[in-house]
Amino acid sequence: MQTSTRDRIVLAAARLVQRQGYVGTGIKQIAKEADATLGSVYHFFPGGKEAVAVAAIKHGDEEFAAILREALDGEEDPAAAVEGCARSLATALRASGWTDGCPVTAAALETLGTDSEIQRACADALRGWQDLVADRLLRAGLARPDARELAGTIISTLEGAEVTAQVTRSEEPLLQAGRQLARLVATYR
Amino acid sequence: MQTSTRDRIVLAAARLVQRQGYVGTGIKQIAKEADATLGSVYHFFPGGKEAVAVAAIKHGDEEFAAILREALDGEEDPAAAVEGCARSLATALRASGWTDGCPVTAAALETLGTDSEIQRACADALRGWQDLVADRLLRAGLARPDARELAGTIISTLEGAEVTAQVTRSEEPLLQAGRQLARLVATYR
DNA sequence: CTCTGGATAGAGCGTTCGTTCTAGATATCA
DNA sequence: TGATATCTAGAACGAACGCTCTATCCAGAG
Repeated sequence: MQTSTRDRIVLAAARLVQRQGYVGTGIKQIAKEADATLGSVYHFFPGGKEAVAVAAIKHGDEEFAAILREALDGEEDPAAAVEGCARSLATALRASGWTDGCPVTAAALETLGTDSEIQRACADALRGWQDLVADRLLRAGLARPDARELAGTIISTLEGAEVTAQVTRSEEPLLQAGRQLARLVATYR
Repeated sequence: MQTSTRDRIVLAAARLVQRQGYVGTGIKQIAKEADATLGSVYHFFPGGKEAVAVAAIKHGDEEFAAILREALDGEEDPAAAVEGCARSLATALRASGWTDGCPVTAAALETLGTDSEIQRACADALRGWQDLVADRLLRAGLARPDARELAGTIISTLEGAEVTAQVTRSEEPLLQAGRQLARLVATYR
């Protein structure tokens, strides 16, 4: 077998949660989409639906981080690098038919009150992405406090622009945000 | 009766959808929270759950717009006005125990594939808020294309920062975003 | 070969979902 | 008063939910 059953479950869950949210995704739907049975899902994830979702979110986290890393390292100038992130996200979003946005936003919002493991995974993802950007800005010579604050805003903006792009079914919000972020970064030299 | 049954239903639905999303909110829960019965809900909203949600989102839209309007008109300088928006949102978010964020994000993400009325209501809300900010920037003397692009980014950033603030249970992301947006706006004079 | 434990398979549990439906309460006007 | 429309009330339905449970399959160890 090329991909293990467990991996197929995580992959399918990641895609579904990303598109329909945590509550909107059924565990039977995950099983069907992964070409697995309910028994297999509960075998690999005795924690049930929440455990599957946590694994799915961590997978999405890593995927998103990979996109960011590649874009951030692809440009010499930090402003251009940030704009490249927005462009990468826009391209990926369009390619998916506007469905595969940020892998954590939906799940995070649905589980706000509940201090579940899902919340933690989402918070970890956000912090990790922010660190990625902050490191890049540090390497570009920004002061540490500036880098941290700017990185936080960059991630928030990308996050928000992604949602806007999904709702309006256009990559323009992301491209706009990229241009404005580049302009903002440029003010720090 | 002080508030009509219909209004209580819309209010309760708005709060619940804002906190738990569209899928995560049951129509019976809405009825209970609004001190109404299922019969009343279906009497006022023959369109069922979706119709209730649309009304709830439009209500949240107006509420959010009011916050923006007040903050935007509260400052002389446009940069300070935008930063004021972020501060207002931060205060309101903290006051709600980090639960009452943007009234459309969750619902919008959950209904992405479906070309439902909900999607349209969310898109309308986003566009309306963007227009509010763009008008304010125009009044401050910005060129029309600049105002539009900047306004889009501002709304996206506030949106994303709000989510980040909710997940991290801190107003810092919103305050950071406010400062950075002010800096960005200031580059346009 | 048998034995064993991980993996697969899905019927069925109790619950909740959105919706429908009928019946009763309340108000308005002839 | 009686007639009519509006609103309230909640039982009941089929479908789907997350999860439990037993049964079967099958590769590798002895």
